[in-house]
Amino acid sequence: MPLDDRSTYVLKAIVFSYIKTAFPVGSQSITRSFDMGVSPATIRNIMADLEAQGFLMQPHPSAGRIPTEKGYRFYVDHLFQHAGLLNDRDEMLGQAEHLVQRETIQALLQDTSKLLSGVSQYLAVVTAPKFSSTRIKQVEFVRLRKSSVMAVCISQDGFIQNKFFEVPEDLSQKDLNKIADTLNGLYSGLTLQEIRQKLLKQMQKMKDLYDHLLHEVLELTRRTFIDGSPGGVDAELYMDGASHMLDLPDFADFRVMKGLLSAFEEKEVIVQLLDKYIGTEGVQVYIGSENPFLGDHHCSLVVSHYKRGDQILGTVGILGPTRMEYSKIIPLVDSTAKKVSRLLEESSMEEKSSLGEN
Amino acid sequence: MPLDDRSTYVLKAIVFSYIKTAFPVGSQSITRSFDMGVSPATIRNIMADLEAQGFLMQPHPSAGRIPTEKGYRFYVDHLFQHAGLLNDRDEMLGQAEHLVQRETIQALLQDTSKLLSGVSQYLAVVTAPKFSSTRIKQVEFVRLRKSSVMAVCISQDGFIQNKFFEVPEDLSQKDLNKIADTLNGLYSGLTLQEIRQKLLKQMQKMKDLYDHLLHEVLELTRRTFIDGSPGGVDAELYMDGASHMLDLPDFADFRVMKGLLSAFEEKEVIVQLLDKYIGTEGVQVYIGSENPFLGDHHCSLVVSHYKRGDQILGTVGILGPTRMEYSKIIPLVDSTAKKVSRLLEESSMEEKSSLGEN
DNA sequence: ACTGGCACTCTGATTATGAGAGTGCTAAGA
DNA sequence: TCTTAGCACTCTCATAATCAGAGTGCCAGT
Repeated sequence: MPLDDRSTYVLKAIVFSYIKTAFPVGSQSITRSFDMGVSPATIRNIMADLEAQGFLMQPHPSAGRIPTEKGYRFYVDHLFQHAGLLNDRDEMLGQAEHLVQRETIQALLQDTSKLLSGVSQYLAVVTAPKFSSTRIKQVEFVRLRKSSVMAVCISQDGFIQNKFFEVPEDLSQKDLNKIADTLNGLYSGLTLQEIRQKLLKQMQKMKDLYDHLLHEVLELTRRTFIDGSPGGVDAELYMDGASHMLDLPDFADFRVMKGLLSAFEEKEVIVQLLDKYIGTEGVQVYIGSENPFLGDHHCSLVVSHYKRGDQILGTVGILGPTRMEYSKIIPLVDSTAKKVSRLLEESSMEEKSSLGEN
Repeated sequence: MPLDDRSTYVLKAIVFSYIKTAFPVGSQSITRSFDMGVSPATIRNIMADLEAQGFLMQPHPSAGRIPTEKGYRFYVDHLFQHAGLLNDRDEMLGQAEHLVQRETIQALLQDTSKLLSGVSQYLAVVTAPKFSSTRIKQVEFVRLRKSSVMAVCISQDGFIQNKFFEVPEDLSQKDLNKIADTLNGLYSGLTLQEIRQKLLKQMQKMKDLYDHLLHEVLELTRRTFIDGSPGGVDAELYMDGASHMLDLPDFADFRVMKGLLSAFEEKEVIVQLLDKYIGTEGVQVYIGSENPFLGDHHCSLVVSHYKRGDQILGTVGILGPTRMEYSKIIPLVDSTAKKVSRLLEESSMEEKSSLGEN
């Protein structure tokens, strides 16, 4: 059964109030704060109903109500209906505009993470583009020592990755430069996918015909782009603001706090968490046990993606307690993701015009 | 007045016991644990003396004693005299041997930090070599866009840094390669200091004589090595194990914990702290308010340095509560620093033999 | 110089108490 | 039928009270 208008309002008022104060909300405090023209007793009846339907719960028999995860979910889903309950979100909306162009995408993402955590006072998480999904702009090889080579791969988004490998035969830096030159001519502008395909075809064709340089090019291409992921970890993660979490009453329990902090040190867990939801458009909100990790740590996650053109590159998000200020955070994450996308777009415009002039 | 033998023993026993249990130590518990052939009353007298001399204090009038910072200092300074009090350190000593050769010094240092924090259960801090003090092995330039260039600098220790800058005139990747080639011929194997000197001399000489390539070489050299520090931050920091600190009763106070965590997020504070004591040989221990930062956060710091030849490259250390297990941590930090130095030494041997064969 | 004994002090845990907040229920009113 | 006022009930949280335990300092005796 869908909720009638008044119940909806009461539920949202309770969630709103609990998010603000972290105290269980009683019937009286609602009539005081949201003058609805009804008495506390009426509110009590409504609250009893809402509890029966699983939107609210009581931490102990004679306390006020607090939202359940289902309650938060409803609140978030109907967030932008009663404008009166979220008049304070504008203050954050403009913050994303402070982001500016940087030399590399890594630097930009680091700024983004710092900004998000500073503004939100929660934990910010930002992932770098999966290297495998970006377009390669250029590769350079650097000879480290005998038969040990480093490849520096630069994507069109200004994403830089190093990869190390051994080569069977010793190559001088001159050789490497020549190889890089040829390689760039062949593969620049393609994605890993495309490179892989092209490479396979070319290797087929060249199998018998022996050309030393081309052989090396193909071999190093394979080493650089196909064998494993460049640099070991494919997805880098930027995280800031963990210390803010200590201020929240939600994590007053030491064990919870401890678990959370340990999890933050294992960045891979977080990367997995974020990767899981890549691919969907716009801002998304995951509340508590809608995801096992979040549930275990009494957390919620608000994420969006930044992209170039229509290709999703990475994730921008905020992780906070279930009792998070969704009404502020959702617009913040949204505007930030868009701003990052716009900056990337602009830098790639600049790129193109520069290529034109060249 | 110097302490007599028995007082010394009692003091060390108290520190030892307090480090183990975190409870104030009473006279009786000493006679029980360290059968010294005297009664608690005697111990009490000795303790009263030690307190008068500032080695001990009572958290409240009728509790046992806990060490003051002066007490810890004495304990650490005389740590290796009564072997009986530190029979348990061997278990950690071997751990540093698990470190192995990695492709870059960065990767090795990251391993080191993880190992230290894992073994010690405190916070590990490791700084990368100051780029300015290492020998340059090779530089490559990569054209990012019109008049925007990235320099990849590789030091002889396998330390890699990127630096970005604008150049007034557009240079193709071919130009850049040629420039890099010449530059490497001129400056490879020198430190920043040496490069700076050589560069100044050369610029003087070439002032009138106009050679385009050489001009570019000198200009890019200046940009790469002289203007500011490469990559912005000169000293990178690796830090692991912050969550372990939550387990310690020493940080049960929320404000202390919070302050500490915030400090950890501002890595620069920590870098400064570590840099301050660079230059001294061997393991060093800084206890509490011997340094303002440590004092503020009830912490101590055990550091040593790793080097190549006789040049100090960076710092390896452990930060923990003043009530830290010095007897285990000091040997651990010592052996780790030595192991890292050895690994670097070996890799530079390999280097040389490879150069010889080339 | 050391020790046993004793009075004294302070903490920390446990228990008791009471105000406050909130509920559910019932019965009366619109 | 929906709403409301009133009331008894329950539970928490803060404060106070009590008490065992641990430790000290000091004194007198060995």
